[in-house]
Amino acid sequence: MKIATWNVNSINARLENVVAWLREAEPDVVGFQELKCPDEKFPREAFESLGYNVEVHGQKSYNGVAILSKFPLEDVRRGLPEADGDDHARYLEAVVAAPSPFRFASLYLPNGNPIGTEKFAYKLKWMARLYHHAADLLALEEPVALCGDYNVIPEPEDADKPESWTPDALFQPESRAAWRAIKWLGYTDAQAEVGREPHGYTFWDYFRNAYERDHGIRIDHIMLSPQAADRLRACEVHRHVRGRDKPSDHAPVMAELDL
DNA sequence: ATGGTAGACCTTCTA
Repeated sequence: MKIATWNVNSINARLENVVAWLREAEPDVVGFQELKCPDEKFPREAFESLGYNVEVHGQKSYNGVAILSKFPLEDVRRGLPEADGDDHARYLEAVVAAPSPFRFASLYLPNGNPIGTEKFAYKLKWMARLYHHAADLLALEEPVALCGDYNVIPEPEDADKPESWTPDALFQPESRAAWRAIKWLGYTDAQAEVGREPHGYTFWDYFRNAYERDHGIRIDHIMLSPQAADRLRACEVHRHVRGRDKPSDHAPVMAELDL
């Protein structure tokens, strides 16, 4: 079972790139983030013709998450619990009805910049909501994969130039602690678990030739419940996709599970 | 100290 996550930075601007990657990587299940379109403008047919079942949680202009799956998607959840007026489309979850079923989420965590503003407070509040929901899912004792753009640089080695991220919301002690708290619940960081290669980054800014200079950060994560982590076989970043024409600023991350 | 690029979309916001 090949599962993947990719922040595509506009699904319609990226369609050609995305279809090409799907054809070569052939993930069974993939979560997309930053669709930047409402449900009705999501190019569903392009993916259905490749044999995918599709669930979308879109939004005009910003955010938006989707799940593509070769197996039926059931028990779909749109948005985290405790929304309390939060209308950003950042979380989509479903049960993948494969021979060995598992739960899969595509999540797009708030960026949170600049720090010291309501945006950073929103990031931390959203992370607290994710923490509670992640804990509830663990209690089911099922295979779960929480995949997406966490907008958190967990450790200094997850950045090419960590010092340049010191004032950034992605590298604040509070952001990193909240990410670790989710991990300490019992989730496994798939890429770290398989022994990530140095410079295993997933994002390179469009500015200043960041990709060519490998000024990247690792912020897209596949987090696995114990029942899923037990079956982890491989995890890698498809960094070459970032070097193509009209690329997203993120590269896909894909894990292989014995499921 | 702040601009660089990309995408959506209407002029500026988000990242």
